[in-house]
Amino acid sequence: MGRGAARVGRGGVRRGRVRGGRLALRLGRPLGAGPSDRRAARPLRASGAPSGRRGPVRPHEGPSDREPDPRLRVPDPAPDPGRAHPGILHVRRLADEGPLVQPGPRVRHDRRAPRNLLWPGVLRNRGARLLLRPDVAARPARQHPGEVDPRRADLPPLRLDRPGLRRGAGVRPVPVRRVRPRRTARGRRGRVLRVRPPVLAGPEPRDADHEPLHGRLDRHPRGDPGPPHRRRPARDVRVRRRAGDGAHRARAARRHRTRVVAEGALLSAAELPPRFEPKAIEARWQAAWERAGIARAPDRPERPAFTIVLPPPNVTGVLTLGHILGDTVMDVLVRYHRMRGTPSLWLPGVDHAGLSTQVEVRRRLAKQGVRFEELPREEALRAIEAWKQEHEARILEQLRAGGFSLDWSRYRYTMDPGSARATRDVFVHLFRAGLIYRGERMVNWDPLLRTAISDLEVVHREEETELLFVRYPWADGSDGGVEVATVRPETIFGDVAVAVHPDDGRHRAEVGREVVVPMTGRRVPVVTDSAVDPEFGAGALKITPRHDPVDREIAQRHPELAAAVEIFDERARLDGAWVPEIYRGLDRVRARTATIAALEEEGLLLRRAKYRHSVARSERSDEPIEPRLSTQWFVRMAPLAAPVVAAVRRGEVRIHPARWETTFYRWMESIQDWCISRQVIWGHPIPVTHCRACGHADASVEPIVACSKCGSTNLSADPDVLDTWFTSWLWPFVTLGWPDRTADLDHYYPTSVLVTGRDIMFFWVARMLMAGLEFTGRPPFSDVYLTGMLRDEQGRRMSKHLGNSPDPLQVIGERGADALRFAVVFPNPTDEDGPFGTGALDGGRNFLTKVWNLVRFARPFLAESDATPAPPAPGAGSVEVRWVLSRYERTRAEVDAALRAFEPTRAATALHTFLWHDLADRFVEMAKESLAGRAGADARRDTAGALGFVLERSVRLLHPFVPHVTEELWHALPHSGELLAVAPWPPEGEVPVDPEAELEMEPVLETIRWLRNLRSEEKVPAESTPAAWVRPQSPEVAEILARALPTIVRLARVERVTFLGPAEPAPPDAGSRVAPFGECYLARPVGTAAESEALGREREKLHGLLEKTRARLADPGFRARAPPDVVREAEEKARELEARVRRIDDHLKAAGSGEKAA
RNA sequence: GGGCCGGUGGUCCAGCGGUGAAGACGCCGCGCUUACAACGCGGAGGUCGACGGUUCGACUCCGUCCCGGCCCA
Repeated sequence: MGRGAARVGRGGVRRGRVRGGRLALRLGRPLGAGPSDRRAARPLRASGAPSGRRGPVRPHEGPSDREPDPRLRVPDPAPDPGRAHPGILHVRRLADEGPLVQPGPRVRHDRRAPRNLLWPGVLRNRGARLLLRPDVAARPARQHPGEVDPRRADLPPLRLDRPGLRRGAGVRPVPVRRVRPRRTARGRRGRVLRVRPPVLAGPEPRDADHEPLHGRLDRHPRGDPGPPHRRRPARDVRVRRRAGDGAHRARAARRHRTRVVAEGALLSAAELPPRFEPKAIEARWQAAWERAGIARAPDRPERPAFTIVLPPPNVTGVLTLGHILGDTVMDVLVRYHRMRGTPSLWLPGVDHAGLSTQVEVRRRLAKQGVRFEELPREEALRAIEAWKQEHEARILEQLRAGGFSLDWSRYRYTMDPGSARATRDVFVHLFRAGLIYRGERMVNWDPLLRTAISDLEVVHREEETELLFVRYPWADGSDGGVEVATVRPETIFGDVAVAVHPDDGRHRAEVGREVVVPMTGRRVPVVTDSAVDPEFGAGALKITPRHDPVDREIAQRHPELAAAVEIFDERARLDGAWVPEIYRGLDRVRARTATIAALEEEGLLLRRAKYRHSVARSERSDEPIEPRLSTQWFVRMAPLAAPVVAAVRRGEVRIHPARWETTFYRWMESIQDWCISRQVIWGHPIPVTHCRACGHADASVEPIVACSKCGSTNLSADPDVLDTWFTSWLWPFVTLGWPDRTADLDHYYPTSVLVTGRDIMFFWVARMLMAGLEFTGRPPFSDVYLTGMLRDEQGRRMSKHLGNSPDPLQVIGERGADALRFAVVFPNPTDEDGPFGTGALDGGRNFLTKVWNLVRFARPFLAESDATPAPPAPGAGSVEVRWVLSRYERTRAEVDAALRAFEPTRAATALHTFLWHDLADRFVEMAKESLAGRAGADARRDTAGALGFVLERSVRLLHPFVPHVTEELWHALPHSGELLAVAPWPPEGEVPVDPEAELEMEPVLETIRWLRNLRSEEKVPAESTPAAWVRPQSPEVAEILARALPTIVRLARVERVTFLGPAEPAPPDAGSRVAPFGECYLARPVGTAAESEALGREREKLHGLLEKTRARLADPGFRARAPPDVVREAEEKARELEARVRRIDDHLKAAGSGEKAA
């Protein structure tokens, strides 16, 4: 079907992409490894639509927790004599019908429920702690130090003969659908069963899950006590199977939770649910903060302020988890500074996102069969406005749900009147300063949206296309021709020449001759240009100046060439004088097919090859960019960029992480002028008036009525609108009132830090710096914090395209805002790309549950008080008290340092480690004895005091990260103040760092660890408490261990610990380990064979180390050159290792002989 | 083509001249205990990408290479 003028020829040429005179493209390199052709090739089809798959977080499956179990019934209120309270409904599970577990492989009992159950039908609470009426002042009476242990004194004895409960008969399998898909996917554990705890069948449950811990809501601003309490929902209990475990089963049944309270009653704090329910807490505290106006920054702050402007999300879309990451970082910083007493402003707003919004609306209309381009302007704008309203509402909902403390009273929009005025002023200013110009340039043209876009809105992607080798026949009719390689045969119509490299010997004879452009009959010369890559193909390039920037440059160097004619219209359909009639109107895809066919028919298509190269596409429409010569408005960047680079170099603006500075400089120094005009309707108009009489263009803040040059009144407004970023780059000061000199501008500008993703560093950060310096004379912020990108669990970037970015609202609904917030800052650094998924979310939630339970544990021991817990006296209390205070102080310092250095992850990690491992795992475990009063009243007071102090402070430190839970917990702890959100930040040095205590804790913790290790190695049954012996390595260690003996005995679960002198013989029938501080022995369970595997392993390891250390010491260079203390350390280490190895050998010998004897 | 970043137990990551290489998830064993099974206790698992160099000493500094990612053209 090809019909173009056919000529014959030979020779293959191909255009290479050429940059800066360098020859870039080479044939013969592996596909995909090559540099790219700048010409956009039309792909077969636009890339795939979003898959619509939801992210990894799935909605809760399985039966609802709330359905009353029909097998349960509520007996008459028959209070347990002496302890129950009027108002408490007692629920009794019908034992035979209760949740059961069927024996089978690997049943494992869930102890969670049993643990908390005291009795079917009896609440765990003592009556004194229950609040019976909501109107009663909420704080329950508290135990005072010295009184009977609240936990022990009045619990009922277990009575197994209780009606409704038979020993061993409580648990039966209730197979249910999988509740937690991820976890239960581990098939090897066998079937997961769900045991349903009893459910209140009485008063209908309402929707909130439990009452605030604290009983003080009446003192809140407005005193809204929140929803009255209702029962805990039944929990899912996973039961893993394990054969022959009837005792456990019975216990499980016995202890089943029956936490039921009559309607209207409040749960006391002691009755905190073992897991917190984020939903109720979060909504309540968000409301409280809003009422209290915590985020409202003062109009006239008296001190220098801390300011962040929220990078305005596009009203186009919704927030993604990526936004949540940045927002969390910002909220952490703002809350931190607010608590430190700095007037703090976090200013919210949204961006009209001109182009992308229009794309979305266009897409939506297309689905309804409406062509956006055909709509009257007014209607199109209305459609966009409607879209904006919808999405704005959604975004605001998301921001609120996250608990972000934004000052909504200062909410702004890039299309509000203030922004419009500022945009206009800025344009006029730059126009007058000669920094804005209009000119015909090669721009990135989006044929779908029919607008120019800036370089930054173009994305390059490697794509597979076809490279065609086309013969351009000689014009004189002789055989052969020039072989040209191209990926864009459809642009042949626009060719004005064929170019070869001047030094390319193969083509020397061809230069100056004429060839015929296939399909057109036009004759064009063969010219030379050094921009041609001689190594690509046969080294000849077709020159299409209107459709390739490189070609245009070459053409400009050859004035003798014919002026090129446009061959595409604005939708990139073939058109124009050089295009033969039959091709006109074809879009690029069809044009390519047609031209290939034509070339083939004419015998000019020599070869086709698969070819991978980078294709430029419009970021918004995904349409391949058509380089196109057109008249646009530009901003000169170099004069604006120079001061920015200087400011960064001077350190006036710091970039975190600092390594991005290099990238920043590189980009700023090779910056291109910015094309700011867009041929769309959604945006700020370009404030330029054109004179129809003389063509003069002028910009003015005031309306222009007559041409300033010729006086004509025949004027027209510029039809284009401005790039969205032309408004966004003013954001940090426009939001504060600029161009007016407002109080906000005075107090809150320049802002403190800008937190945003790296992806818009050039788009936005760099341009804001330029605008700030140009229009306000100051950098708009002193620090830039660039966050990383969240990836999904497969390491893919989260994108709408992949459908792997869950909706934050959904995640918040499932796991809670706090869990989400913690998950984005921990454990992976916020300034690196990191994986994010259910794993991280679980981690966040688990941590919060841990903290929750810490408070839950501590509450009964804490004094009733309206005062902030005072720092314990320095040096008072047991080792563990001094130790935990010391660890607290170190943690506090670390958190401070990290937050000041913009390292939220480091701060979160410090808190995580301290709260979980130091406080919960170690201190609380050690403290239980003193708290129970068994170490005397003083110890109890000191320990409880330290616990209260540390917990209250820690909750404060944690607040910026997870504001809702901490607010809730804070009110459950002794504290002073109305809201944690405005409580002061814990000051430095309230308690000392105590290295001595830290040192002393070491052997204690180690001894416990080694004894536990022995337990495990020697397979000591869990319930038995064998005798233990310790041979301390020195009298000092002995003294330390002696002081901590009860703790060691308890935590290592041994019967007693006997100290052995250096020469005393080892106890018989005991497993042994040789620890750094001494030797540990543990009586073996009867019948266990002597087992020294672990000991042998230990010996190997230590021996290896010893050899290494000896070798080092043997090196004369080491002794001569290493610092003396390093040498001394090595010597000590060698001695210690030697001793230990020797002891192990003794033990092994003893064990060996013992075995022989046995 | 230019530039940047990274390569550490199964996974994700910390450490950035003297370590017995930290932690989290996962895995294995055991589940006693006055909060927490979304948990506790114990355990296994690493030639710190490869090769050279500098150094008394290298996961750490330098060079080359390999692999992955990103940005720019």
